[in-house]
Amino acid sequence: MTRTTPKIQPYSQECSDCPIRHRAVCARCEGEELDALEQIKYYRSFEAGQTVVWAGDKMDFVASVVTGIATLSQTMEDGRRQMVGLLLPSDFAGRPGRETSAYDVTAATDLVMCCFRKKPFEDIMLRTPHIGQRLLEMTLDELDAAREWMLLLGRKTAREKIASLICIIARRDASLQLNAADGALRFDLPLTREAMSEYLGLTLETVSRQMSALRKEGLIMTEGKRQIVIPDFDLLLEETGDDSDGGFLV
Amino acid sequence: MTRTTPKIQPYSQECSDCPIRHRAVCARCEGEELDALEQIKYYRSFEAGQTVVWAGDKMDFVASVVTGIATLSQTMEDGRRQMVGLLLPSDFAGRPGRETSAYDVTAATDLVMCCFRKKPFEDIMLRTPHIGQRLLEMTLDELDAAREWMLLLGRKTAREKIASLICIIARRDASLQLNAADGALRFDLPLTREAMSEYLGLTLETVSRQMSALRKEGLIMTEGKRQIVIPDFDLLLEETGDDSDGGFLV
DNA sequence: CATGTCGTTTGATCTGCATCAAGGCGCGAG
DNA sequence: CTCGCGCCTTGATGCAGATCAAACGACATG
Repeated sequence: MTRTTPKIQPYSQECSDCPIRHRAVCARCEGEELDALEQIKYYRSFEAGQTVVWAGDKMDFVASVVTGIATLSQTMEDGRRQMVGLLLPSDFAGRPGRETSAYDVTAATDLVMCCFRKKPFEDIMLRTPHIGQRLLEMTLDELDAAREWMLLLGRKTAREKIASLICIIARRDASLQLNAADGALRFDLPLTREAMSEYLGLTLETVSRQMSALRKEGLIMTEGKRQIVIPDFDLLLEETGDDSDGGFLV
Repeated sequence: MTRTTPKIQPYSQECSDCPIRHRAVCARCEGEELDALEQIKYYRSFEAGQTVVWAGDKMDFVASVVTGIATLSQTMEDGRRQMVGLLLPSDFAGRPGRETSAYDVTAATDLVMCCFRKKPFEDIMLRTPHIGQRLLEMTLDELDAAREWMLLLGRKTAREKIASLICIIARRDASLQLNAADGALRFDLPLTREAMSEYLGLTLETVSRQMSALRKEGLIMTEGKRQIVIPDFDLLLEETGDDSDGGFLV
């Protein structure tokens, strides 16, 4: 199956056989239901840095990330910002039953979203209980991720935060990507130092310093702009402060 | 309607007319559905400090807080702890479809929970879509609260954190409680300094110092053990760093 | 009444990260 | 080629909150 840059193609053609679809809100939809979703969906593309919606603005759709990365952030009056959500392909954005967005939604990289008009989506949800069930599952997963994130923000050191972030992205991303032969893990971390600092509750200088430290110690290597290589994943894991086993859900 | 200490009484008798019921997972249940829930429910009481379940332990029920306060916490190997959930009356605990608890669940005060055996609860959920819908709503609310909490953990100063916590409890709690004539807000903050520090990602010494500071400045007053009086709520709100309007959901 | 325990307060000192500041590197445009 | 811009790195310094330490008040127990 050849993949083309998504424009206005059926969701099913786009993702039906790929891992993304199996994690998305429509994971268990088939036949008629999928057709109904087709009717109300449309794609939107954004360039890295563009804002999808501002906190407080009207948001008349819900959406699912097809390619790229989106972030949810909150801003305080004086400009302090905290990222509160990181959406990778298959992740869901928007809240049924709410008019406006509670967060700034921003494209961290070039981004394609598959949007569903909200009102009809809600109607389909009511008719099709398993969409609601799937959404509940996804929301519970997100809540677990948020709680893991709270531990990171409240109790981890800068070094542990950086190591954790790299591991989190590696786990989510690398599963869809290539896995080098020598056991090293190669993937790209498509976040600026500033985005990382907003994720971690640090300043960008601290992020830069800690990245340099991990690099000097050989725990990570960087190639070119944002390619990261982890020679030994378990070694990096030990720097996260997490339990060696279990740990992250999602 | 006289209230008695809950022992083994029907959920409906216990809460049908009180604000708790209207926020709980069974908010929209009636007749048969409520009867079905009656069949599978039982109360459990805990003393302040007791553990309801440990992270990783089997948890074969879901539950809703009737009276008292429960907390969800995560612990790192070296003992650092972060609270990730604070459950007040009507709040829901437990995840359908998961065998074990992901968090330590602890009684912060004397606590009564209304438990539903998990398997039958899941069955009822499948038969009764609006329970799932209600649970989705509640989970989305919790996710919003978690994200507000992340902003607090990542970006607020110790002083702002304390002020925020007091306002959060006051809003949730005071709505069920008395409201003094002179515009002052009186309620009890039934958390130890240690519990507060676990909530806020601080040490208990810092919590104590900041509480003293707010007291000296007259922003709060304390009466006896844990009674708190807020002479001017708006004044305290300004110390939270939040937008003056909107702000907390839930 | 002395003794112990638990939660809390307060003081003295230390330190990890923020803040302020200056360059460096890659890249596209003129 | 040079200039400017976006992003990143590194250095010097300061401070908020952690850590270590002591003692207090309330309350229970022998």
